[in-house]
Amino acid sequence: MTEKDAAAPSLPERKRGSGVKMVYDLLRDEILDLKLAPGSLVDEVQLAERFGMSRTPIREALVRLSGEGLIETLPNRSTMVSNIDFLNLNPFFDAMVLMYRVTTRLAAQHHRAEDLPLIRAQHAAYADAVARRDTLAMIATNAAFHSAIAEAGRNSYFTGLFNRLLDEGRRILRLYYHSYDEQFPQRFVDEHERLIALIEARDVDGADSAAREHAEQIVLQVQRLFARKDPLSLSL
Amino acid sequence: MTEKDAAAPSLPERKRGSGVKMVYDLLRDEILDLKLAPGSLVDEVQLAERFGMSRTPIREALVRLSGEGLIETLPNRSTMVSNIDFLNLNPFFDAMVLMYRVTTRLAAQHHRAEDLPLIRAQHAAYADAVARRDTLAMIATNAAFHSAIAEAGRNSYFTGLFNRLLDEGRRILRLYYHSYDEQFPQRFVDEHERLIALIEARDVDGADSAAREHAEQIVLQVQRLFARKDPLSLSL
DNA sequence: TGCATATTGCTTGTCGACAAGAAAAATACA
DNA sequence: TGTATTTTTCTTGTCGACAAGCAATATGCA
Repeated sequence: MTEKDAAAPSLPERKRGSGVKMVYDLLRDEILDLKLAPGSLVDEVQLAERFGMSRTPIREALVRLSGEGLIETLPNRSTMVSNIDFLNLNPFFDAMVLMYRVTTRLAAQHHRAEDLPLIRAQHAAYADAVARRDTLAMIATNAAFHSAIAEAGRNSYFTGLFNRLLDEGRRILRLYYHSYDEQFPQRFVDEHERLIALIEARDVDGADSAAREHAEQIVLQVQRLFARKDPLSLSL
Repeated sequence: MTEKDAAAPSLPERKRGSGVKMVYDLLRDEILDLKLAPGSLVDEVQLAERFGMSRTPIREALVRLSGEGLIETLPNRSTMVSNIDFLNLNPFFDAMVLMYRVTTRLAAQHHRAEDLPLIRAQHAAYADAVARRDTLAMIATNAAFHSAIAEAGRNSYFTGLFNRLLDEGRRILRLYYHSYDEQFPQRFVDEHERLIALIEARDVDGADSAAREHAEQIVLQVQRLFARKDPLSLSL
């Protein structure tokens, strides 16, 4: 009784069409921050009660999430948060490094004047998170920083894949820092500054190789955690 | 009256959960084959009547398609088949060429014995379509051929993006061959054979550069077509 | 006790109906 | 006649209810 009253008493009315987005955003964040454990079950009725709406908008949000691979649905049975495939991290790393390179390279090539302030803002937010040693904020702002660079590259196909990879990376990093309780090195802040400088100077190849080093550095750190079999490289 | 009776009299009962997939698959094919014109409106009620089911499964299929960018939905208004952005084809071409390269390269690296027969089968289907001068079949089997190669590369992130690009490519090629009524050159069949040989020989760099030439060749052909149209619409 | 079958419970899949929002059409007014 | 306003229409967004499928439990029987 108290539950239902406390659930959504302040927002008895919401705008038409906003329900789906609200559920989608919140669920997405909870999944990426590992507040919802991979493999944990998701119940439509429970969510409907929690958000004070019917199952229909919940369902639509779940279908959306399932389309992005964040949840999996067993037909006629249950729905669960997607597991992280720790045994097959190599394809993830390969894709990550390549997208780091391509998006940064394209940013150096195609960025406009108005893009740099946005990138710098994300960089500042990241540096601030590092200074505050706020792990969750570090993970989120790091992803936002690289996403901003990718936007400046103006290739929606690459930004689409890259954002998906960054999402999955959030889950992995969250696990990484949860178990080891380290901070992102200050070194990454410097590397980010270097990336910005190369982009601004429109040094395409320089931005490419700097991004590559940066990405491989991160991958190496995570790899050190999850032992890996064979290294591989892609020449562009 | 006749409509409703003729719509689905033979299938009064369908399995639970199959409705969404049926609508999704069929709508997707119709969009990719341009049977549904880009920009054309999609009405939920109409579809519900056409398939003899309620709006709910239709809606889910539409949400899925929207997640893949094949349809766009105007809030509270209408739903329409996504337009092809002819003015911004370059990002598409860039992504296409890179994915051609990466997937072929990875296939040369990671393919297993059982992959080659599947690739050869798609190649044969494509060669057959070329021989029969069946344009629609050429477009579809060409995409299936490269998708099979990508599968052998075993990187789901790349295959995911690549398949999306191939889908969009189907729409563009469909338009290309519809307006000019040409056939794929026999040359492509030979190039496909060369790709297979390089993959089988595990010649990673060879496969990479062959895929690059192959992709750039196709891009060039399509670009030559649209280059003539663009100058007129510069002002917009 | 051990196994096959029926029952129950829980979750998802589908339905029909109603309300909201926006465009188009109709009306009123200057 | 032209513009502002209202009404209508059309489509989507949300709801509550019911049915189907599956798993677990309970029951029957040797």
